[in-house]
Amino acid sequence: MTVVALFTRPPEMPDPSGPQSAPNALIRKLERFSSFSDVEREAIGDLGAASEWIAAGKPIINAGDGPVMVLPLLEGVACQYQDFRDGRRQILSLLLPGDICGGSGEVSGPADYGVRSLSRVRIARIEAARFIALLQAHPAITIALTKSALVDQAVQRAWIVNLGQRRGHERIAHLICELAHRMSERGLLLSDGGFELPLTQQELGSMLGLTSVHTNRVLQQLRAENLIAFHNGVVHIHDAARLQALADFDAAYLSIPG
Amino acid sequence: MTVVALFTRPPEMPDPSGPQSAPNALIRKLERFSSFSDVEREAIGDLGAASEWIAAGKPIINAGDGPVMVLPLLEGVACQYQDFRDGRRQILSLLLPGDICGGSGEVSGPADYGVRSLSRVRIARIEAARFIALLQAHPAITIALTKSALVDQAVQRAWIVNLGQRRGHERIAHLICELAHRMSERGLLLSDGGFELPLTQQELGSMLGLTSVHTNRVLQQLRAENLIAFHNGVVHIHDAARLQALADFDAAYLSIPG
DNA sequence: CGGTTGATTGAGGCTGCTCAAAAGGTGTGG
DNA sequence: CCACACCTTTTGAGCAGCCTCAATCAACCG
Repeated sequence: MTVVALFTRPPEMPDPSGPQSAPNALIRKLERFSSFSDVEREAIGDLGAASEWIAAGKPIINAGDGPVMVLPLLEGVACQYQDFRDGRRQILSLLLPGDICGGSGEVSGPADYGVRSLSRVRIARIEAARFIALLQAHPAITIALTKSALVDQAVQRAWIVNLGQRRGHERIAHLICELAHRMSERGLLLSDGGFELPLTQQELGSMLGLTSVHTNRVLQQLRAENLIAFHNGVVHIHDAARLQALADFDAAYLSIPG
Repeated sequence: MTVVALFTRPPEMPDPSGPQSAPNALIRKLERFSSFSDVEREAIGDLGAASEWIAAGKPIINAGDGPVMVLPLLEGVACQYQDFRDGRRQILSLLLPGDICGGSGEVSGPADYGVRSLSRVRIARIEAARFIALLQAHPAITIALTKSALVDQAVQRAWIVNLGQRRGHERIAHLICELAHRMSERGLLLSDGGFELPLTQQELGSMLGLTSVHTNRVLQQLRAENLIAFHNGVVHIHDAARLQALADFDAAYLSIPG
């Protein structure tokens, strides 16, 4: 897969096959929600024509930014987060290729959150007006985006449940299950079934409301029980059934409700 | 205020002043986001013409329900929640008058959550088609609902942050601050500045990821520090400034971003 | 008055945090 | 190629927040 090479390529090297080479992640994601004509597929693909690469760890949206353009993530991984004055940070969502930075196409107001790249990332930058015109011209795209937004909201709810009701090891297990599904949906699994997750344990902890120290210990325990391994930014699931049972994971919420 | 009487009135008694008496909460909420013509105001008001009262503790939407009608809550308080097989429950959101049950006008798929009344509640039941027609006829209403949905999402994010990063007493403090603001916005404060919160400590705990036992102890502590009192379903804030400081609360996210 | 639900209290224990420091890894400059 | 700085991971010890189990109170209701 072209994805395998994506994160292992040195960040400073330009993409050897050019920005158009990767199948457009936005199309791949939206097609799960609505079927498109060739015209529509092309219209979506055109959005990614003008895209830029951003290095890992760079800001994409800063808290306080005014209304921004529509920013579909085409390659790489980013996160939405909120910082405290005292240094604590809560990661609010993980953005995978095909996701739109800053919620589902938000077109208003100063953001109360930030978005930054976790790996090298390719992002398109679309004028709101152009985006709206696209939606008006192609109802199928509007439908797909609406359904996509509903799934995004279901994911937010699942995070609330995860933080509110589960213990550390269950939280990690649930998050890994969720990501495995989302990665798989978009054809982002490695050939051995694992997937790239370019996070430090510190960052993983701040998605889950856990300390990096505790995250580390729980990961070791899960590894010892032969459930998962997380090493060098790659996750491997060794026993999916047991992992899902531990996490009380049900993938239904990640699919189209209707 | 008419609200004072609302929860203290015996559930089986019909509203003495009739369903049309209360100023329409939906209008009051949406006007915060967009200004309406008289025609629009009337159109929104008409939605509530056919409304029904539901007793406290009754289901409004059940997990698994297919696409439902649009259900604006006109009076009373309800909650959106998700249950575990083992009895744990996470409350996902509190619905106040003017809020729409089941997210922001969702029109699709089997719900992965339930909604139930926490007090006696008045709800309108609107055909999706009629609702959509309303939006198409009145762009100002569409704008208001869109902005409202953005605020709802900001609230969801705030809950994630609350659960992920704050301790028990901070969580409670933050939730109380949020609710005080939302109640105040809609003119639901009692004459003494308090507000009705028809929750058991058990339910409060399952919004905050805390045990009812622990919730109880933290409430007592907050009461002892003269910050808040929560008794008989009524919250009183005794020291708003100190409470907000404790909660690290900033009301900006509850306003219109833009 | 007995039944039921919710609030309160106590004792004891596990989960997860804090503080600290050591161990690995990686990129930089001499 | 090594020394050094920096970041992440790992480990240890001690403690606190929060939970579990259990029982008592208080209020309401038929």
